[in-house]
Amino acid sequence: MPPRAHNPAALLMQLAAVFREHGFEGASMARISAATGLGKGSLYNAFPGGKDEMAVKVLAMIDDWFETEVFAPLRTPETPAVPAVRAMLDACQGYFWSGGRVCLLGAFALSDTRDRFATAISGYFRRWHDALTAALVRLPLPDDQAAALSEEILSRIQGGLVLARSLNDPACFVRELDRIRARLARL
Amino acid sequence: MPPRAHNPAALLMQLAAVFREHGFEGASMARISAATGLGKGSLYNAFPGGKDEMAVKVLAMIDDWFETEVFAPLRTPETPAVPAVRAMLDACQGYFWSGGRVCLLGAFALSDTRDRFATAISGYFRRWHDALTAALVRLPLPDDQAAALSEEILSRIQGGLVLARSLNDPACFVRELDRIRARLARL
DNA sequence: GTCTATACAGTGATAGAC
DNA sequence: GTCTATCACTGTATAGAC
Repeated sequence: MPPRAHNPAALLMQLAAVFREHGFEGASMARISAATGLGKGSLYNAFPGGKDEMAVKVLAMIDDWFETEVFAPLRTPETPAVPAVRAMLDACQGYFWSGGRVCLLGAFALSDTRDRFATAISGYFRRWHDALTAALVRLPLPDDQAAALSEEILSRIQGGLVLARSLNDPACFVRELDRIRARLARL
Repeated sequence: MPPRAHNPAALLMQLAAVFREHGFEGASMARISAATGLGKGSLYNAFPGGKDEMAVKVLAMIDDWFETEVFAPLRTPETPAVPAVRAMLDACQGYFWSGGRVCLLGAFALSDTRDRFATAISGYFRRWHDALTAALVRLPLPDDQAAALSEEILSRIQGGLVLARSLNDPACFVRELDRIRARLARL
């Protein structure tokens, strides 16, 4: 029922929404068709590989967004560490709708869909972890401590999203982000 | 192909394994039949409510285990706070197979299965949070700080599991638990 | 209780008209 | 490009024999 999106980027956004809402297996072609306003024929014309190709392209779009908006800034040597990490947290708060939205990569990771998209999922989190570690090294912090803190922060972000969904309380996620911010301020 | 389990508890354990491995939607009756060695007829005889009833009973079994092994000890006023929380972390490390196993409640929470089992999921995490908060209050810690730290620890546990699955590196989860233990020692 | 056979809706995917 | 019709298949669930 939403207006049909002729441009590919908007179409991918709609697909991402369906995958986030229903998961990979739950996102049937019928639901996708209804959500995009496109018939199955049109969908298979746009994505000859079917659902798999849709998911791959959606994950790639998300990855691209984080790469340019989150990872790259973290790696920029000119940006001081603390503002860089704070910008990352702000970006996450915005992207995940203050806890009202799930991380599709994380959700896929917990399902049996993981194996199918294993490289996309692990690559996303590995590059996030590396970029965040690089920023923390500029605090300065020893390599091992930076890597450990980076892992902790990623865990807390993902866990905050899990908890927010579980308790049906998005504010959970924002509180966790705030605690990370406070922790950062104490470093 | 595993030997068929005549006793209900063992059957539920097998069902839990299938749900953990494939998710709710991915756990088809065919797979469940193969994993338990029971025909569909037998399964519907044991669970007239079908898959829904299976999942409800599995979630209840998991909830029971945590209630007696984790939540109740945390609430016991006689147990000092730090040993109580350490015992909880050890229990989690064992239960989740050092990161090789997923939290079924958390996995369901991130999928569209959440709505169907919302009360079971939110109840589980709420009681976990309350019990952990109760333990932290005995540190002693002010109520609000205890609640915040409790929320943080739960986030880190769940996030550690997500990260471990995402990176295909179970050690991720153990490292996060170790960091929580270190944090606890500094309190 | 356990099985086999079956009903029937829904799945992903394809073909072909327009 | 978009649609409709249709494919073969799998999904859950049920019925009934043993």
